[in-house]
Amino acid sequence: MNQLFDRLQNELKKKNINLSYQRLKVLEYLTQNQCHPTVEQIYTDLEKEISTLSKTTVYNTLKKMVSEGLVRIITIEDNETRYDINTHDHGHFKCEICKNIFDFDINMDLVLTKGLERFKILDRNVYFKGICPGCLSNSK
Amino acid sequence: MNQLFDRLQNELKKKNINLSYQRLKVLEYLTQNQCHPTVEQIYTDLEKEISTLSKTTVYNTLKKMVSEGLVRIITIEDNETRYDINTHDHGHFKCEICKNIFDFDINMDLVLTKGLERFKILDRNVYFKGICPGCLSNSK
DNA sequence: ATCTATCGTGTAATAATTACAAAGTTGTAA
DNA sequence: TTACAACTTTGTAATTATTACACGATAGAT
Ligand SMILES: [Mn+2]
Ligand SMILES: [Mn+2]
Ligand SMILES: [Zn+2]
Ligand SMILES: [Zn+2]
Repeated sequence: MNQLFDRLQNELKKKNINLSYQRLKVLEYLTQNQCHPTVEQIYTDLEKEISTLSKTTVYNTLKKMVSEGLVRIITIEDNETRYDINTHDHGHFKCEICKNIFDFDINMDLVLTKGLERFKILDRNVYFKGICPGCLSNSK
Repeated sequence: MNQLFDRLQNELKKKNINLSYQRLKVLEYLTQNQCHPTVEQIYTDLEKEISTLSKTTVYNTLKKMVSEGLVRIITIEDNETRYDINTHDHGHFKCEICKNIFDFDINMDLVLTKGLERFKILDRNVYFKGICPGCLSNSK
């Protein structure tokens, strides 16, 4: 509600979108919870603070921010849509035990692909699944 | 209903799963339609031939085949689960104009990742979005 | 033929997402 | 300040995808 606000305000003003209280709160939540939350998580947590918040508003806000490129959708499981405020190219790793999702660096330019020479690539996604170090050591 | 049947029959026998008519038909469909169909597509098409087919059976069959590793789930959009009988490592490209999904070769071992040294990777997924050559030339 | 485990089907229940309309806000021009 | 248009939020209803469940059908083993 200061630096973040100003930064978002700025970025949105350029796109002629105004930063309402609800929108700010959703974006603030995503900034503070970079665990790739679902709509449900965002809504449930924010609703404690903003008792009048509607889940539809969360959907609306996220849809708008995704279409404006401020937020990215992460679909790893087919039954849960997650959101990431970090829109830089990076990979995701989902631990099948603890279900946590980890970020990792990846150089997409080095991803060698055959057969895509004539395609125009606009968006790249990489995700892995497996077991995280924590769960690996627990299982020993 | 011969070579395919025998091959699937074999593969499933090892896992103690029997190849019912419905299961055969779903697998046959996936083999002949490697366009990564949704449950809806599979059901709608097969239902013409097998009028008693239940959508639940399609779900059941796919779930079983996925858990046995004969079929792979492709989640590119958050609102549509697609299925692929090609379980070899390969990437997917979804054209945002015609919505078609294309396969492409990718050498996952060459995907350089930083920060995953201590993770056990069990499954790798790569998908891109953009515009396919056909739609690119149409738009000129 | 009988038994048992597995399979397929239909219906009902859940859950996620979207559509829509009403009410509230904001910015701005007169 | 007022007036107005554009944009937002909210709540409810509708849609859609998926799962749960129970019961009848089937296939293989004895
Ligand atoms: Mn991330
Ligand atoms: Mn494929
Ligand atoms: Zn873990
Ligand atoms: Zn296309």
